[in-house]
Amino acid sequence: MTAQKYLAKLPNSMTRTNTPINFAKRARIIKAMGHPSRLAMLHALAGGEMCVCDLRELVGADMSTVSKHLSVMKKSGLVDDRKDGLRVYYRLRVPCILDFMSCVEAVLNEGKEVACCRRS
Amino acid sequence: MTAQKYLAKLPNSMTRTNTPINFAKRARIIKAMGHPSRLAMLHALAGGEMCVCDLRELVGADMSTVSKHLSVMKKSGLVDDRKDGLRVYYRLRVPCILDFMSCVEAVLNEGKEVACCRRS
DNA sequence: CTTCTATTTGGCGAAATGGCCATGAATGGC
DNA sequence: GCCATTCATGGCCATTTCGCCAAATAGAAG
Repeated sequence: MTAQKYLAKLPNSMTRTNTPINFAKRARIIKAMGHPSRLAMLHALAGGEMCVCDLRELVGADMSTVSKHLSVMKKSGLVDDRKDGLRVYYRLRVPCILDFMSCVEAVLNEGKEVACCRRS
Repeated sequence: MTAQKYLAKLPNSMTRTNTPINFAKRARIIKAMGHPSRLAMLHALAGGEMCVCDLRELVGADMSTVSKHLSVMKKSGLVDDRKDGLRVYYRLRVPCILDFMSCVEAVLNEGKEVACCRRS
């Protein structure tokens, strides 16, 4: 199938005014997940909100480094924060992003999926 | 909850010999998805394998650029290729990665999920 | 008000990434 | 054999990312 034929087959919801999905916005979100420290923090946040200091010792990096990572994830919409006294607590904004991990593991395990995918 | 307490609560399957999940390998895969052109190609490949030339006109970039993008995705395990005559056909290796997109859209739509997530 | 403590921000250098061009390799047609 | 086509690779340059340090901000505690 050629690219044109493929695009022609897409439903209208996929092609808003001939701009076939906003891949740039999606990529920005996914890119914000694509870093070992950020991934570890997202994973930890699945258990509930954590302050920057806890996340800092989780990844073992400089506080400023962690703060910048969190800033990237906040700007992309992955996490949200809340200030309480001196501390800032971060939490997952859309927890379903972690459901993706079993599929990522499947990529690592050469296609053997675990329990996440609708396609056989 | 402190980071130590969090890690202590993780099941053994999550912490292979005190190395709590290989976030680096996971990040590599996710990073390979975090680019508009690569995302568009993955989306297109959901409809079946495509040759580089088709993917090239899909993203409208130089052939060498597309080839390098595909190389990144192949090295990370996202896609696989097959040579047939002059052409090289790429295909998704683990299609479930695309199930993730409805959740990514949820991040864009400020938390309003579509139909992908197990958590309410 | 001063002094902690937690976090963010700016800046810097090193490294990685992205995109184009030119080149090289492999295949098919003549 | 020669030439065209498809794709991959290496080089180059601009941009981005990453991690640390230092400085700035903000709240708590004295």
